[in-house]
Amino acid sequence: MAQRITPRSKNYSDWYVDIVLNAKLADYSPVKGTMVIRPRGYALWERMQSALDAMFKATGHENAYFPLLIPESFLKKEAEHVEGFAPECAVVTHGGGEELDEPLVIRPTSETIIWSMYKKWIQSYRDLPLLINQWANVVRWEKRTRLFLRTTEFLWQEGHTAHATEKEAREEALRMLEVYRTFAEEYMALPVYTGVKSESEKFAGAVDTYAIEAMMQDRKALQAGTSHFLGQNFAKAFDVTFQSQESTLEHVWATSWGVSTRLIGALIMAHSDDSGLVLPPKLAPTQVVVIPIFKNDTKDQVIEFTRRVHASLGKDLRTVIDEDDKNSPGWKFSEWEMVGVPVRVEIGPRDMERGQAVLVRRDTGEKSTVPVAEVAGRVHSLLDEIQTSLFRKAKAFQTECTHEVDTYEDMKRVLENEGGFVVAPWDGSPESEARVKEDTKATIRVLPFGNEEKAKGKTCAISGKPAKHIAVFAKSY
RNA sequence: CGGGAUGUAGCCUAGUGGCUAAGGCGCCUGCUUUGGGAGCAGGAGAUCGGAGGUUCGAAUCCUCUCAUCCCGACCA
Repeated sequence: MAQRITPRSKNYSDWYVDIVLNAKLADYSPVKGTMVIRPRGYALWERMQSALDAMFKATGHENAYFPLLIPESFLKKEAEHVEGFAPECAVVTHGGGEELDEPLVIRPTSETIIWSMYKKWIQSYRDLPLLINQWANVVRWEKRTRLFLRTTEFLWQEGHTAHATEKEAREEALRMLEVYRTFAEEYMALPVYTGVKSESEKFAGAVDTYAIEAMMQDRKALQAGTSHFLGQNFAKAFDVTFQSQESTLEHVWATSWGVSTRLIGALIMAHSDDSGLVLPPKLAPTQVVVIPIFKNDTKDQVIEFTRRVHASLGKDLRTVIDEDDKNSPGWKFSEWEMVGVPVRVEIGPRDMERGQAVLVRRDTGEKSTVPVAEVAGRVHSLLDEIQTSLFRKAKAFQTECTHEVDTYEDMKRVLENEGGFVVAPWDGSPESEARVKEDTKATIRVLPFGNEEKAKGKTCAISGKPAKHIAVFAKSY
């Protein structure tokens, strides 16, 4: 048998690419840095979309759609924003066979075009808050790409909200960060650290960037979602004002927040193994596969029996039955493991005689034999167990990968040898932050909420000066 | 954009100047099979990434070019 997936222990990058290609989640497309999301990958995205979209709606947001093309001049209106994004913008210079008067930028993000519209839509405090989300594609010209994790074009959602007060906008940014944390933990079974980004890591144009950071199996961190408090930066750049209840003219306060198809990469790298994908049941496009095992003389009876068991699972689960008679059962087992279906139900002639079925967990490989009458109930509880168990396992790994250190020697040693998150006192200076990056390639992933209190009386692990923060460092994607 | 590597059938690989480019996987047809990636027989599928050059003769040597992957600098 040919090994189709490079073991993680041999080469983690190859393993990741093998999983994506062999599980048919995506494929390389002709333009460098772009990829095709194949049906199995897109189905995962659809699962994520529907869960997130419901959460956005539940917090009062509405969906809309803004255009792909943005006048170049819009981007230049916010100084930091243009500085941050100009190098990675794709620009359209020709259209209709003629050179355009003004080049058009393909959106790397939509703040500018959205705020140009918000100027038209907002006059009074009665128009606020304005809570809009869009599901869209964006383009950022990346030099180094990786399937799902970093591609030139990707899919995401971007929420853009406008508020009357700073307090309300900050609350919104934190509320959406919490939505992302909940989604990551409850749906993706992925524990995350939350907090605020350092000055050098924050979004171009934001006052504060909040993020969720997850740990991958190779002990590198991955930013899985961001939420920005934009202050009045864009309101001022686009002159968006409203008349308050007290009749004063004020600039609007803003947030934006997003997660992308990168989450699919996070999901793969968090849970999968050398046999293929491992998916949390809540997001798995197919939750249960039923495989009849038959010989020629028993084929009809076994299939008939298997169909009844399959039907007994009910309509609330996403299930398939694999009746193909060309491939052997062993082949099917491997194939469905590759795809990451959480529970497999095997039914052969012996099971039929005894009125039972064999259930197999994808995450642990554990097999159990269950009377057919109990299959539906047992499958439901197994799916719950798998969801919980994946999270627990990932949580234990996150804990194991988190090291608190006080000295620079320890910091370098841990980052070099063990990887993972390093939690250390930091003086808050860009110099110390830069030194760590220079020496270890690690960056500050997040400054946890409330870290300033804990930093009191401590000294910076890098400079030895009084610490202002307790920072979480890691090498990252 | 620097450093490294690789381009031969859908995929993986052999072939380092000489006959009609070889094998495995996959694919198609038929039969036989089916409890962890089955077996037999037959079959289709390649102008060897592209262009130019050297040579009686090039997948193989030279020049240029394109693409992809890996490692760095930049980023969700």
